Amino acid sequence: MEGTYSISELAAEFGVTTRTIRFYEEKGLLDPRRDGTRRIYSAADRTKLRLILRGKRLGLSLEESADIILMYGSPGNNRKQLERLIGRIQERRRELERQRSDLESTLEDLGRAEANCRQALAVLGN
Amino acid sequence: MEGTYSISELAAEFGVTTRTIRFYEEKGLLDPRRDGTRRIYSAADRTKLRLILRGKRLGLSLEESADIILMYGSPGNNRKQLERLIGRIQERRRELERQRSDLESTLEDLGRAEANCRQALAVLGN
DNA sequence: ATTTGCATTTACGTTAACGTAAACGTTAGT
DNA sequence: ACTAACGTTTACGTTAACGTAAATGCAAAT
Repeated sequence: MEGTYSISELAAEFGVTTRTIRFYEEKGLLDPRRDGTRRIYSAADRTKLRLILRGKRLGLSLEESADIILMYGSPGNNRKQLERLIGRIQERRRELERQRSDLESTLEDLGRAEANCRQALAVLGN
Repeated sequence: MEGTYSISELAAEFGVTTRTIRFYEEKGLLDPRRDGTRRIYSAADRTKLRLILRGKRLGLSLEESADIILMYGSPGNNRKQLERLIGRIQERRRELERQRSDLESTLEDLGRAEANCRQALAVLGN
């Protein structure tokens, strides 16, 4: 069908196993509709999966990813809730910004390490 | 002593437990000298610990961190080895750069989410 | 009819990164 | 001498994120 995917299509596309995708569902991160017993994933489901895997590459736990994905979607309606949500978003951003700073440092360190290597190579006579 | 630390000093400074620090040693990431039975950490040990924890915030495994830390230190002497090391450094950098890109995307998403929230708040009448 | 290919559920196994507890040693203070 | 504050080793427990296997179903192709 148009804009729908089987579990193995998604697994192939994102380089994960079907077990992984079912596991995410078990944890409440996905909730595809069914055709009888088979899972059918929508474009929105696919996007969620992409976000989950992105979070994973960032070292987030599934729970954290679930949390963040929730923030994207539901603005909620209550003022109190909205303010709390903004607070949590800002907190997450601060953590991610720290992570970015860690990342930059590490990249610099690796750059220096590589330079040292090249230097050593040069000493050995190109 | 000057520039040396006890295990609990380091634990307090970095906000981890002594168990954690001993665990890192058990895994070969640290190797403090001893005063009898007690561990004494040098400035270099402390730096290593800082790098390990930085790696952790980036979502690296201890093994990956150990790997990277090794890259920082020993240029090695053999040409073949140097070239392989440069290759591995570049690979790590590529992964980190992908991570950075993931991070930027996530920060943008969170920024939009926050904007949506503020918008919703505004609609509710400041 | 049966093989092939994909799907399903259920359930036990595995690894990393520690937590937690037990039993003990050493040194400084009272 | 006793307690307190630190350290030690050994060992079993825990959680997250899946892997792996078993038993089964359904649907199209041979």
